[in-house]
Amino acid sequence: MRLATWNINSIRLRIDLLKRLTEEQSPDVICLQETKVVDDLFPADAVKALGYLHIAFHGMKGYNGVAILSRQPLEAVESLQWCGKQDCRHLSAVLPGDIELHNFYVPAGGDTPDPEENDKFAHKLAFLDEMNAWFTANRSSSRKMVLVGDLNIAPLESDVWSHKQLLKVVSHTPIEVEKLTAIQTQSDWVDAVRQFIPEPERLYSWWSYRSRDWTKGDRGRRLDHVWVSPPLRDFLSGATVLRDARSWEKPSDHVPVIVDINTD
DNA sequence: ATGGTGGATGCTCCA
Repeated sequence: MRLATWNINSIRLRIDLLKRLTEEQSPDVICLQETKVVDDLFPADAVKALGYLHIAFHGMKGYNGVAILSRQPLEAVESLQWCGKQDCRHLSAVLPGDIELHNFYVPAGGDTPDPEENDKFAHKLAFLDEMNAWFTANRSSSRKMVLVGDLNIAPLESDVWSHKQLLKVVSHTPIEVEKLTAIQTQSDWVDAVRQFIPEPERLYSWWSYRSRDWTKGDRGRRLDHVWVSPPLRDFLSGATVLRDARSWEKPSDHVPVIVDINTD
């Protein structure tokens, strides 16, 4: 099974880029974030025409929004609420092979890395704490689980272009990294991508729009992740970060992250 | 220290 996760930054604007992803990489399952469309206007027919007949989506007007596109049936589709908000940041489903998939769009957290001053950063930290509590309560060591999404945190030093210069920049501050790592360790998640592209190789999935030339200085961050539970670890067979997608016409600021898992 | 760009929306928010 080939699984992709991608912050597409508007599915309606980039439906042709989604088509390109499917043609070039042929994923079986695609998890999207920032679809930026209410459910009534989700381009379901266009997605089905690409071969993804089983679709789950949970969106709102203007912001956020997540979707799971699958060639195979999805079961037990569910969207959980986080921090008491209805803001469309999570969607889960069970894939063939009894694999429980969770797709997340973690709050970006605003500009100021101080929860006292910045409500968005406080929201991000609370969201991470809730994720930790939820998985601690709902995991089981034998369950095949996959967690993907735009987690809006680059946890490792080699996940950013400059560890030192980003220590006070939201996405790489110690408190965020600590909370994300706590989720990972307390619920036994395996970073699927780093199994194949280990530290200290630099690896990014996002480059800001706020630069004339995103390749200049290669100032990226790895904000998009694929984690698996221990029962799937030995079945991982590859991982790719589709860096080239940042050069596609009218690109998202994030590129797809792809993981292959042997299932039979 | 600042502003840089892009998307959805509608006289501005979010990333």
